Amino acid sequence: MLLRMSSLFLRTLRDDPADAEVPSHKLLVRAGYVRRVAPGIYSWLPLGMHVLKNVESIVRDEMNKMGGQEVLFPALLPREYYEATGRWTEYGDTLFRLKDRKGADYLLGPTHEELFADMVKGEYSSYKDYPVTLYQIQTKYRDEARPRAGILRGREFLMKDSYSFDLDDDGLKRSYEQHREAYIKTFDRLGIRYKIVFATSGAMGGSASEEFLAPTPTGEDTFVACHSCGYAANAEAVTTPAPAARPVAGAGAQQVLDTPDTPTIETLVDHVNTVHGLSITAADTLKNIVVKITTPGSDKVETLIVGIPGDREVDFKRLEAALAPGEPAIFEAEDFAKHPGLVRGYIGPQVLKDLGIRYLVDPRVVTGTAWVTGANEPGKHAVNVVAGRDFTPDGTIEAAEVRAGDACPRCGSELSIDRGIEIGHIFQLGRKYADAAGLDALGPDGKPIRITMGSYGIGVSRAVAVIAEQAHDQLGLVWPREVAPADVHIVGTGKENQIEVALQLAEELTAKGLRVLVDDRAGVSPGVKFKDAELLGLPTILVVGRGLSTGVVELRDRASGTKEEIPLAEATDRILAACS
RNA sequence: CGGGGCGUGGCGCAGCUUGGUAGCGCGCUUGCUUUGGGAGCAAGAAGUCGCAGGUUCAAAUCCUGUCGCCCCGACCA
Repeated sequence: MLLRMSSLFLRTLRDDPADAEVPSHKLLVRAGYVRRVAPGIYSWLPLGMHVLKNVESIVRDEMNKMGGQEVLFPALLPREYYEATGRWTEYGDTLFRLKDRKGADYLLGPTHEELFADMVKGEYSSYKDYPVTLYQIQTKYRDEARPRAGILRGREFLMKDSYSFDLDDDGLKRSYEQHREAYIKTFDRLGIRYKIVFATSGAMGGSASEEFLAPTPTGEDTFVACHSCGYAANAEAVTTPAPAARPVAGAGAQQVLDTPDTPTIETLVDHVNTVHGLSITAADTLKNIVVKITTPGSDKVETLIVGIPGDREVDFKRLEAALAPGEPAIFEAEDFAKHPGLVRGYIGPQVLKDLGIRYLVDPRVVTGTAWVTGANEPGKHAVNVVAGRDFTPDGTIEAAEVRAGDACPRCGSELSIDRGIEIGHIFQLGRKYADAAGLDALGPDGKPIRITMGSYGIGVSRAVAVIAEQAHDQLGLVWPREVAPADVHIVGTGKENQIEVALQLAEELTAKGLRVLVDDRAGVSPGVKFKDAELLGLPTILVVGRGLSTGVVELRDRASGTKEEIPLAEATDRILAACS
């Protein structure tokens, strides 16, 4: 492959685009890889296209190696498939909907579980046919409330999604493991630094689920990691280790204190310490948050109270994940009006049994622990309220915020917190979609076997942005070789026969199988060419310039910045060696 | 949906307070010079100032409305 800058459809920009915030967005636009068309929607120019295709072919290669078979579904889909699983309504505003000329409802596919399940049902009917794994690399559409960060999170994006179909849970586990291995190989080849973390399976149902997160400051997922045992989990999936229960017998007697004007934890702690002579911290208090929960497809509204240590905030994402598919909402003043038993700011769990309200607590609230909490009267709090004696929770819930330094649920060491971008997600779906499609295989005994599915995704276009996000410096992009638009960038600086020699070298290297970009532009100053070479970010740069008069050219490594003068005669071999 | 900001040649921006001939840098075209770090000189092309209405002798500028975009948050298999 040989690209000539003199005719390449490319214009680099000297300034950052005004609408770009994150490095990948700025650089991909400046270097002429992509251009914005509409919010969250981008065009790919020739150089960007090469990178996208390279990423895509690595993903395809690894999928084929693990035995996946490629198919392609339409992006434009009729409503019926999503009606069957309820997702036409459940997916909400994120679904791109449209009508055809007859007024029939269509959508642009955000993900294709329904279609895959239906296709397998149409073709396969015997247990002898299974297992099977199918995948596609297709443009997906999601009408995100707020697309951002360039192609890192667009409304149109390229995604590889695959689905495994197995007869039983063991088979599903094997398919899941195969995908996990394939993903590791894929992301390693892409040169992406990533972390595999436990994830919640959320409303999709199913059990085991892991995300591949690329740690970057611009990431929108929060995850914890333990550097001692290797445990890592999405913040929504972190479990809190519970301390050992204590005997209730030794606890002091419950006592109600006057605590006027102490609706917040801070004022409460201050008040009881200065006025009542206690010495407590916010962590000794138990704060109780009221939420109302609605469930999609149901009119029922449940009231729930969540008790967490007073030094922590409620993490709404964790709360939602814990209650899925239920959707929690904040209890408003009007809701309190309907529940006279709940005294806003002074709620304690002592009376919840009588009120018939479900009460879930943070795992740290174990039997025998004593708390300072509301006394269910305005201006009064109770101390020595002991779990298992003065109240009995209905269960535990992971709703409190996670902090750096919290104990690892596996080994007890300190957890660290980082942000990352989701680049892959694997999970064991189970039978939700097979149930909806009625996907059965006829077993050896003549009875139907309900198929169990796994679902696995890789954001292909997002991976391009993630690589740019992780691999760049002040000067520009620094592509890993396998995804770079070409192996080597040859700069002919323009005096005498320099461009001529550069083109000759380019031909030679192309003949040897290298992918070459040669800057053969006439009348462009060397400075411009160097800047462009650094901005475009090919891994190897060869300068055919002033040294040519003494028979040498300059070999540069983009990533390390090292430069070396080498004899022209050795250039081909040296570049081949550098690119291998 | 809440908060903030911005719409002026292809890109990045100034001009708006105080109404009066639309400007700068980059890029582009032509010529000459230049050629190892985003060259110099000269001459050019290119803009319904987001849109609509209003005030005025006169609106990029003031008023009203409207549309769009960006950022933060909410939201997001």
